[in-house]
Amino acid sequence: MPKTKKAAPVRGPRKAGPEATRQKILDAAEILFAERGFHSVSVRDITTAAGVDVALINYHFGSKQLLFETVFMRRAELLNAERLRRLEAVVQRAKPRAPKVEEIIDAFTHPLLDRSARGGPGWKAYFALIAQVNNSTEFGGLMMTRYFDPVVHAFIAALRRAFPGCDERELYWSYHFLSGALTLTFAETGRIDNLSQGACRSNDLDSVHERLVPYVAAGFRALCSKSSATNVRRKRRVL
Amino acid sequence: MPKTKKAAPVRGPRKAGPEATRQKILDAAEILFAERGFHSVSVRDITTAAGVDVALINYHFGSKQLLFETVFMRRAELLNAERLRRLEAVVQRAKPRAPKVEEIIDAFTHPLLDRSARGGPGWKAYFALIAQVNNSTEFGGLMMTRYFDPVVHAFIAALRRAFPGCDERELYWSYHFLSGALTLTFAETGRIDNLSQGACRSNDLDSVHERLVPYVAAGFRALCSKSSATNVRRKRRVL
DNA sequence: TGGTTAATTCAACGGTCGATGAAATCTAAT
DNA sequence: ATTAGATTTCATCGACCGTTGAATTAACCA
Repeated sequence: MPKTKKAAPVRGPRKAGPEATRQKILDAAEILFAERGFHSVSVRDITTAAGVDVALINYHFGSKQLLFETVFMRRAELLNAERLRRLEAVVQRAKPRAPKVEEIIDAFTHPLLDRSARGGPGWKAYFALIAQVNNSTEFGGLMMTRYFDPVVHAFIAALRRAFPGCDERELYWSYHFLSGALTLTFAETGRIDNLSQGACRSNDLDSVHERLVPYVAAGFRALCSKSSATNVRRKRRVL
Repeated sequence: MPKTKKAAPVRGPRKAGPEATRQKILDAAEILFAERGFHSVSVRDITTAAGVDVALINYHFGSKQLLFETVFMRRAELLNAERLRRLEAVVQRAKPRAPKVEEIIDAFTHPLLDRSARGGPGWKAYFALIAQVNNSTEFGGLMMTRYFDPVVHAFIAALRRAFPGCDERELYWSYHFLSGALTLTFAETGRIDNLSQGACRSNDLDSVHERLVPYVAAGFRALCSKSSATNVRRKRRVL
């Protein structure tokens, strides 16, 4: 780990500097972790791709595991800021009424899908990584909770206003289904391309978003609208 | 690899036999792969858990990778048979009318969620493994396609009858969202437990199923009903 | 310019990885 | 009982793993 004595002097025109090294490592790690997962990428794979010495991962990040968490955190903070801002804007703009469900969902999903589509390969790899972590038994619960909980709570709070009197469980399960649909989209596995014989393309995220929002909105309404009466009827019908 | 000379004699009451060894390895591998992923489980981890010699994985399965695929295939065949049977029954029972969307979805999801809930730890681990594979960039497209395509095509075909004249892409994307919601459920990461502060439990799969069916059915209807008119309006509204 | 410290390089550590060849054991049919 | 083949055990292979201490280079300050 580097000594952090005098918070980044860097005044003269450096050749590259330690910050550039850090970023090169993070960029390479991000792509490799996304492509092949945490355990099947070696620190030598990363440093070779980044064009730096192997020892620099442990010097700058402490360990491979801590590098992984740094990769995860780097873009999470940018995302959280924008998503919270958008959610807040949607809620404020609608006052004193509750916001439209579609607008809430859009504020939650658009910052992600837009960056995955147009933010460059770093963002694309980052979201593929999220897709893996979200569905992983070993990392899923902990890391997603640590870095994304504030946004999700704000999202649920906005929906709570849109569905007054709705049972909390309906809101959380509805979010759960959205989370699954969204993160599978990030993975871009190409499966839908094969299935549809080319009619759908995994990397056409605009088409996905255009459909995800009304799909999920309809799901939320089915579970969360006038909950008591609907739920009684529903429980009779299924199974 | 074992020589397959005379397809399983096994008449007398054997001590254990090679088939028992194979099953012990598969059972141990299934659980470990589900818990920690393919790359972070060593063949020694598996053989130790199974109580057999390390060399037996390569003898019976050829390699670690082929063992992984065997684990994947073993239960897939059982599942596919029942799901195809259920889908066929739903379609036949409704004739000459189209089946109800909820019934089609139930035929697709119930065999999975029911086994994950009540099939024992082997089935639970298996579905957690599916959750990882489905969202993995390296395995996702290929393995899911290889083992589950027939069922998905039958599922889409049934839905095509329920939504006559619907654009194919709407059907496939709707399936995509269902796939994401369903597989995240299998992972049982505990994230929803944390988020909801205990109001929802990841392992309460009956509650999930009870909600997944109407949620997804509403999503399908939003995208696939009287598609042309609805879609024109939808594309204006979003983004 | 000399001294201090951060950043980088290099070589190597002990450990574990997946896989395999040879020997030993067991099973089944003669 | 003998024999042939299937199964299991054992020891070990070379390769790669994450990490680290020591040596080297570069940047800053007095």
